[in-house]
Amino acid sequence: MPHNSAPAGAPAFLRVHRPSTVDLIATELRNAIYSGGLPVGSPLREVEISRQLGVSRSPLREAAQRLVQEGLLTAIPGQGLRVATVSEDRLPDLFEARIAVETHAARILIRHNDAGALAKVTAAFDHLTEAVKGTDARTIGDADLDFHFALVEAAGNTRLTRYMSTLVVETRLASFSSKQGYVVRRDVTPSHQAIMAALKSGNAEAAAAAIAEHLTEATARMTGELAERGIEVETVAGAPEPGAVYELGPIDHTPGPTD
Amino acid sequence: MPHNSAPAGAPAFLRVHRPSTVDLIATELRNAIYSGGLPVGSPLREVEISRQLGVSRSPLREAAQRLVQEGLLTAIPGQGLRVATVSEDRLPDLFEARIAVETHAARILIRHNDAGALAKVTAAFDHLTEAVKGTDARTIGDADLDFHFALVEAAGNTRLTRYMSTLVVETRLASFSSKQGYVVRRDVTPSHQAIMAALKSGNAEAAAAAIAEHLTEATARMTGELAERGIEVETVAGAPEPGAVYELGPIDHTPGPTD
DNA sequence: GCGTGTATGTTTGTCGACAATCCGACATAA
DNA sequence: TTATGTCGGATTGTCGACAAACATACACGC
Repeated sequence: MPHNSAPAGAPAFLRVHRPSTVDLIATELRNAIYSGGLPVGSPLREVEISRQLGVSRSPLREAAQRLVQEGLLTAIPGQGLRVATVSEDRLPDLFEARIAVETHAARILIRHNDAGALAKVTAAFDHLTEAVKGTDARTIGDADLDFHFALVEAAGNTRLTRYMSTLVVETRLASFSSKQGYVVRRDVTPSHQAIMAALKSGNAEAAAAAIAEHLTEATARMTGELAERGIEVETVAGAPEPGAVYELGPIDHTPGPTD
Repeated sequence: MPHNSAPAGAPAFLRVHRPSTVDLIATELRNAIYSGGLPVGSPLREVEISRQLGVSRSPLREAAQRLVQEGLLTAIPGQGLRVATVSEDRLPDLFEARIAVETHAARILIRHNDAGALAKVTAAFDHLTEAVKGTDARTIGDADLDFHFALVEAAGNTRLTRYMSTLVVETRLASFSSKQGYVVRRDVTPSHQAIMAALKSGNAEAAAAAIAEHLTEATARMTGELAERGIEVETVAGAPEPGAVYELGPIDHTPGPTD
């Protein structure tokens, strides 16, 4: 990729950023939750997981506290940590937060009028339309969440992006927690098309309205209100059955040679 | 206070919630940062602070990781943890996130049309109008942030409330990080009056606009753009000088008799 | 049979200690 | 004088171990 041309007067070097062991473990845990490797509600066996990651319990526990702060893990004193469950009655809370973040991200995106940023959203949208042609619910679900995340990321706000990265995992947790199993609509595109159209036309209010409607409808559908209204859904083996082996890749936290 | 009448069919007992040691330490650290007991940019001496809290380094480090996730602490490998600094160029990012959270909270609040919730916001507003009569900048600043937090809390969304509790501390950090020192406007009320009026009238868009304008103006002021435009400010000794003794109350994490 | 009480195994929560790393001061050389 | 190299002190990052608490299963009594 081409080097970014640094603006004149800017420092020649950016501050080096070396991820710590806790960083690596935290992302590993997030990925495990997102992928279902750590099933919803399952306890976090510290000795077992720390051995899988090739680290001690201390950095694992420190990393886990980050997910506790995010709400992805719940801690009960004396009982340890469990993967959070997003029950049906808490779905409105989750999606209302998504509406807050995503609608404002859309407003920012339109205000900035950055063609490059919008292009990335368009790319995610194209990827989604491609995914819905298939039948794999997981692929569709991933593309759906990727699109929504790309939208927020395009706004360029670090905090909203951080919020959204958590909300994405929480949404996935909600799908896993659902009694219906992991289901997705096959006609996800129409709502998204409305969002994209509003984004491209630069109509902030229309975009916000489309996003709010889309997410409100998603809430209603997941709470089962629209379960019998003939919306075509595709189920897939979502969360692995309890007792499955959690595969967590080993973490490399050795300093190692830099050359 | 009167007992809440539980709805019929609801479980008679709520799940008991016992705060863990890490919880206590985390809130203690947050308070220390908010109050300035831990100055901006100061390193977090683990042995020193853990002894002040009466705990070992392990639970302290775990609690600190929660603040890292919040962005209140920054971690540099091999260099430990430092209290985050919110430099001027990052102020727009912070306040844009506040706009996202607070405007949507206002929309929710108006949509719910809950008189009791609105009353709490009004109480916080009254407390603010009372505080601006005095000359203590810290008191005014506290009341200001309390009002904004009360607004979000009144919306009843757990996630937005959690976001806001962090944003409040980050805003305080920004004030501490400011080269101007800790300053507040003395005429904070007019903007807030506009917000309150819109909230009471039930005009969601007007409330959102008032909040956005208020926060945008606050951003401009803190970045120094309005420094010379004659806005009356009051300074106060904000952050304690470096080298001050961080007073952190000891934490009680002993199980203790339950009777 | 149902409920209570007890015992056991496992897991968590906390601690102290070790090694690696980093910062600062000092000395040295160009 | 400026820059480089070296040394020492201090702090972090990680580990293993201990004690307390919890969950499960089983036995006992009503």
